Amino acid sequence: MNALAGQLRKTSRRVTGPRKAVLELLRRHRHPMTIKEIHDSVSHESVDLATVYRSMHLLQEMALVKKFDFGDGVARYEMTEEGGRGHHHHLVCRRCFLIVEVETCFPSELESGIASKHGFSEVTHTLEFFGTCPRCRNLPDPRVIR
Amino acid sequence: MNALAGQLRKTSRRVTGPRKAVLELLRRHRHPMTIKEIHDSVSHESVDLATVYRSMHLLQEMALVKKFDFGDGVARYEMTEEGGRGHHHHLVCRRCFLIVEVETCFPSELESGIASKHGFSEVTHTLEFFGTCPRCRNLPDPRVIR
DNA sequence: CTACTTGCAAAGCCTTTGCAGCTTC
DNA sequence: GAAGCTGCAAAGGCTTTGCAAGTAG
Repeated sequence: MNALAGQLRKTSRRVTGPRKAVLELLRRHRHPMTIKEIHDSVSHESVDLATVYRSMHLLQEMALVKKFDFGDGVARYEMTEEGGRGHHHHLVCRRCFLIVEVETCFPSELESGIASKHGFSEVTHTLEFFGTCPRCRNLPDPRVIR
Repeated sequence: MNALAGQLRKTSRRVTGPRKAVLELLRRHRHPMTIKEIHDSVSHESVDLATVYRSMHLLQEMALVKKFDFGDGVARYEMTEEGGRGHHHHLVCRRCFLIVEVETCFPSELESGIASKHGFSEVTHTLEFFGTCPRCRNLPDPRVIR
């Protein structure tokens, strides 16, 4: 939380209830969360939905939080390395969106090679795995149901 | 295009003008395209926007096309291996969304290891690189402008 | 002929924005 | 105090859907 305060002050922004609440929540809940989930979870502090959106943008800009898109049209956010989480990736079930954390990572030397080859700087990567989880595999084919 | 016709018939769906047009376009344009770009490009055939959306869903379901999200809230589509493109990834400029193709890929043995470890099947991955392209690096800092 | 598709227009959904009032520093 | 926030409500932008007319097989 000190990191939050420090970084906020550096850019002359305020440490407020909503911002602390969101970051605190993400620190506890160690999986990517949707805005809706975040909003519901901090609702006991009655934070407005718009404020959650604004907070996420800010935290993302401060690199304390990272945004994901798992293909269902809903953004998900998770704490970053700077925010305290180790670098990792996800294995996502295409059907039920169960999310499993994966430690295996893309070789960094390959990444820097790619960056320099194309003259890009500040290169990072997004690596997500998609598949069918054990539970959904045993479910009837959705095509049949329809 | 034969692949399209064949696969469509298998599921008792029709080979129509819009579907052929979209797939043909994606075959020519070898980069991820937004729905808007696709729609504009096939507009000389006066295809409705809704039809483009429906076609993309269908083509995606048939695995001829793959959907991407580069973080700007707009879906992009590109032909898949089945559709004729080799497996590859992208290096995307965070500022101007310039997209460069990258051949380097995540080691497949690592992928299968991840899949079996968690009991997932049909596992694929999404690997995208984000950075600042040479041209944008020389632009003034957007934070300052604002 | 029948089942599937398309256009058109209307809705849905997630996300952003304007503004007045309220807080943090 | 002044510069930043927040809540509320309205607007935006992308995507989906209902339905009648059109079309592929």
